[in-house]
Amino acid sequence: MLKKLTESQQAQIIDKAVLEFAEKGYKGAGLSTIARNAGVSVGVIYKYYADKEELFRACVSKSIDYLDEALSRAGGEGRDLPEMIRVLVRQTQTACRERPEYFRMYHQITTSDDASQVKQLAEIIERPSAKAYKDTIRKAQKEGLIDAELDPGAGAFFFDNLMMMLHYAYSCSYYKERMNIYCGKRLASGEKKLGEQMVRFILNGLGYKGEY
Amino acid sequence: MLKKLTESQQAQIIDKAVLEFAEKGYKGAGLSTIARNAGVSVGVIYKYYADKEELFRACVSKSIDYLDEALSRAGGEGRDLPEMIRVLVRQTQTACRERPEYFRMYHQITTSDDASQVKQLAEIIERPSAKAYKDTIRKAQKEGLIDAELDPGAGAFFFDNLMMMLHYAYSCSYYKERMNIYCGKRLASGEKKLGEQMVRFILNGLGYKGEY
Amino acid sequence: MLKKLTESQQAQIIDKAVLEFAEKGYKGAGLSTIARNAGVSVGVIYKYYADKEELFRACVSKSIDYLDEALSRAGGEGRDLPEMIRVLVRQTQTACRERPEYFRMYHQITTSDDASQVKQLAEIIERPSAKAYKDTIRKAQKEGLIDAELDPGAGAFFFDNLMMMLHYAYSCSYYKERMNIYCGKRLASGEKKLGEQMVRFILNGLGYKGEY
Amino acid sequence: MLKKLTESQQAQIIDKAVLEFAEKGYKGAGLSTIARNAGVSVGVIYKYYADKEELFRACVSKSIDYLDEALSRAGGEGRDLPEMIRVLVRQTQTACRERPEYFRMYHQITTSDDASQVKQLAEIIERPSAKAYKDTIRKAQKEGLIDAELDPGAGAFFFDNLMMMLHYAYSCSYYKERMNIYCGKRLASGEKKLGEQMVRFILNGLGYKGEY
DNA sequence: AATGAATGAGGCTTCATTCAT
DNA sequence: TATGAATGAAGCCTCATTCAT
Repeated sequence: MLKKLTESQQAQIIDKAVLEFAEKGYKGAGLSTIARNAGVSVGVIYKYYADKEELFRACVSKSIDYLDEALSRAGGEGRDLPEMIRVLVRQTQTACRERPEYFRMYHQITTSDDASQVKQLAEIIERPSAKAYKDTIRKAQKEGLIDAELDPGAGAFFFDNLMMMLHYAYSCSYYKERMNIYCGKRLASGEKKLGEQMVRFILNGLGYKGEY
Repeated sequence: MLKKLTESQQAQIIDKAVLEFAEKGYKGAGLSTIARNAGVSVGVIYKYYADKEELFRACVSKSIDYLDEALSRAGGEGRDLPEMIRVLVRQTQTACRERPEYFRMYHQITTSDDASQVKQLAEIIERPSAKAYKDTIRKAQKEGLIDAELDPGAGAFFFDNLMMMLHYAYSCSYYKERMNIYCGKRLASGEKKLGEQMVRFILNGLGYKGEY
Repeated sequence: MLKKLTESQQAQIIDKAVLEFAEKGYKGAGLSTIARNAGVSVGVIYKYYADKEELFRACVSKSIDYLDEALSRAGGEGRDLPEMIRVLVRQTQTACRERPEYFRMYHQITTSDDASQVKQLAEIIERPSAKAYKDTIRKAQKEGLIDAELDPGAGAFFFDNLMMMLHYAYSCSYYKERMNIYCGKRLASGEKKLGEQMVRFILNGLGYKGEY
Repeated sequence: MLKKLTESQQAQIIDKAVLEFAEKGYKGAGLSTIARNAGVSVGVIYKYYADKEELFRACVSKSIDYLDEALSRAGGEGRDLPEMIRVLVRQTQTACRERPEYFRMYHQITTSDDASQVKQLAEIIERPSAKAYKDTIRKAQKEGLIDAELDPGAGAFFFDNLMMMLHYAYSCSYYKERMNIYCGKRLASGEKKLGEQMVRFILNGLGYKGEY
């Protein structure tokens, strides 16, 4: 008898698809591999997703959700700036260790060059954190805590750029190797030490005047 | 037309191949598209390159050469730290405007997950600038110009991370859109202003104590 | 039509492949032709055979099996020498009429020049009948029935050579035409008469002293 | 300066083409390989032969000429039957040792299945020797030297069949291996001994009554 | 007249998608 | 409703043939 896919099986499809897309890219990923790894048939994937493209989009969504969730776990309310940044960095390191595939997915997403897709995706993924970071910077500037001449948007941009590269360094082979080359294996593999260095660099970069 | 391929045609092959690989990735790129765009036949590509893989490697080499050259054009000898960074940032902006495809290629390269490939490529591409940046930071630290507690490797890493994301922001659609979201169109499209903000952020990040 | 391939369709693949390989050789044979003739899609062939090479080997196996079977149908136990030879000749004629393609396959196989392949194939195909023929000759020699000075191996060789050429004469266009030229259409197309002539020639060749 | 091809170069083309066709078959042979081995350019081959097909036909002709010549060297006039056959066998062995490629070509020719080609070729190649052998047999029958009930055509056919297989055994890997399996290495590699066995088998086959 | 690089049709193979069971 | 074998378009690559030099 042919039972409906359990929720767990449905989740498996996405999970394994994310792994496959993250590892091999859109073109390189194979539907039959995904199906095999998910323990379902190829055909049933088409019951849930119109085609490869749509499955990929679902994986993108899932990845974004995870990224958001990881970010929101970093919370941030009611703490001071150094603590906020410290938590974000730590959280990034933890999330990357646990689910590198989602960050690799992000890397894959950004290779797309379909104009409208790109715009829409960037809007969804980047807007919220862009706003949050900008607001935080503006507030800190008003409080005289950081460099007043820094454009809040630019500041948020540089900050997130550093976070993004940290993601890659912990998720993608190439960037991992690159981190080793730059920092040396010792520092690169000691998450804590490197994280502190990064927090320091960011706070300095923002012109933070307080203690930390 | 059965004339021998002119040098310009040979260059076209690589040029169009870089564009194709940069846009669609290794798997997605089509030899027939490359041939058509380069104005040559499919077959002739195989006179110059054993197979798709080798053509790709040639594109990688070409891209690396361009990146190196762009970097070396930034030169840097005999100038002070702020000036060096300023020139590097400017140079990056110019190079990206002129040849975004080479930076997109870099982005593609980094999606590869072939362990040995990755190691070798990273070594070639990253080692030289890693060393240069680290040396510069160490020297500046000895001269008491920048934060003494910053690990030189980490500092170089963060600095290059920012440069890398700048490359992407100027070369890849997604990162371009992302820059717009973070910085707003006005700032994002004004290269000079954004560049200055970035120089400032970096110098602050390094704990630079001088004037600039 | 997306039904699972019936056994008959699977058989068709091999059958049509044998025909194609037998007619055009390994290089000349086209997978798409085979697929079309077998009434299946190109792709499905790769579900059953890893590649062209493997399909060819399957055809070779099939052909060898048929040849063996045809030979074993000739049986031969408990009969006297003339009868044995007569049956073998008749059986050859019948088998060639029914399935000329298998004998054409044999002809194709023997054009290969891959040393190890050749050795292995010859071993499989020739060894058994070589042994059988040699044993029969030795026995007949002991019984004083045939020329004692004939080397049993050489005798078996000449005998099988004549059989082989009979195969070709009935299976391959060129050898068929050649038979016509040598024997004249009348004799060539009268299987029985020619068969008897051949039995006579062989028995004489072996120096058979009995009646027949 | 571009000199006309010397006669030796023209000969080289055919020689190397024969080698290539003999080794790899019509489809497998490569024009550029032939050109390279012959020390000429690909293009010039098309000045002498309209296409691959025509070059192949020229190779066929050349091979036939060689075969004829080899046969005629065996001469045969004014000798008795045993001597004639003995010389033919010896001559075959010598020719195969010296120029196996021509006999491999013959084997290749016979794989063709183009009806009109086949007919024409067989006519050219087989008719003369068919006639010669038949005449000889008829004459011998009239002289009461051999089996009167043997159809002269059939006799000539069986005789030539044995000769043909001897050609193959000395020229093509597969048949060589097969000969080893049947006769054992010792006998197979001793040309003289095997030749004598074959002469004996043939004379017996023809029902020759004289001494030899 | 010879050269040999360029051409491009055609072959093998892959894999997203379909659909009979 | 899930299955997974079948489909066939599309991609990489080869090589007979052409033609500017």
